[in-house]
Amino acid sequence: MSLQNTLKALADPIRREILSMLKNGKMSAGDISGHFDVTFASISRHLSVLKEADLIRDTREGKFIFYELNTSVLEEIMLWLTDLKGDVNNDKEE
Amino acid sequence: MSLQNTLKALADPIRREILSMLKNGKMSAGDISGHFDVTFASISRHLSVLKEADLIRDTREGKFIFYELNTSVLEEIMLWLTDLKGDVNNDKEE
DNA sequence: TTAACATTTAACCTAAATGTTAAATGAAGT
DNA sequence: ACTTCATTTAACATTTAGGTTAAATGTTAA
Repeated sequence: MSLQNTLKALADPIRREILSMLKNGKMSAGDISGHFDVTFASISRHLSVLKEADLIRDTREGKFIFYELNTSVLEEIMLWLTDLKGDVNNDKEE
Repeated sequence: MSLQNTLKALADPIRREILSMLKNGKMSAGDISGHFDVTFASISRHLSVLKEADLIRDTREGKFIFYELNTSVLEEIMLWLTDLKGDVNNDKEE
């Protein structure tokens, strides 16, 4: 939702790793969890943080819940960063 | 230094606000602090987090310590985000 | 060197984040 | 309906982050 949520979600290495894994396509919660050294439940919470930040979407397929990247919210961060960097090629400055 | 440090530093609204303020030029710690409703000491710690993340630089001038933006580390985040978004204009994919 | 000012550091407290285990949900197959 | 499998949620412990006040540091000027 907000930049705040998005940045907070990205400020955790496990969550970033999850996002990177999802670049290659959707994965089930179980598959995702298998890549980490923490419990299933812990990953599940990370997934819900990412979901609240709208960085991933989930779809149930039978017994499995698949997660996939949603990169649209990243635009907001990009814009904020660009603004911060002072990129002024949208209008003349001075 | 690391993406981790940078993102963690950006994941706090006060710290982001400080960075935005510094877009207009350098400011002393006191001036920065004056814009917020928390104590001086609290802002000082935020400044040190930003400094460790290399997002700001400080220079002492007499009694004052001035802070200024250092946006170069933002590149790293931009790259990471771009990669995550799957921007593939560097090579043809499929 | 003492005083005054700007800022940081230390010690401490509270709240939030992360991890664990165990119980709960939800779908599928028998 | 019962069992099994995939996943989430709850309850709790531990760690980390952010805030406060008070003491420490560093600079300037008397």
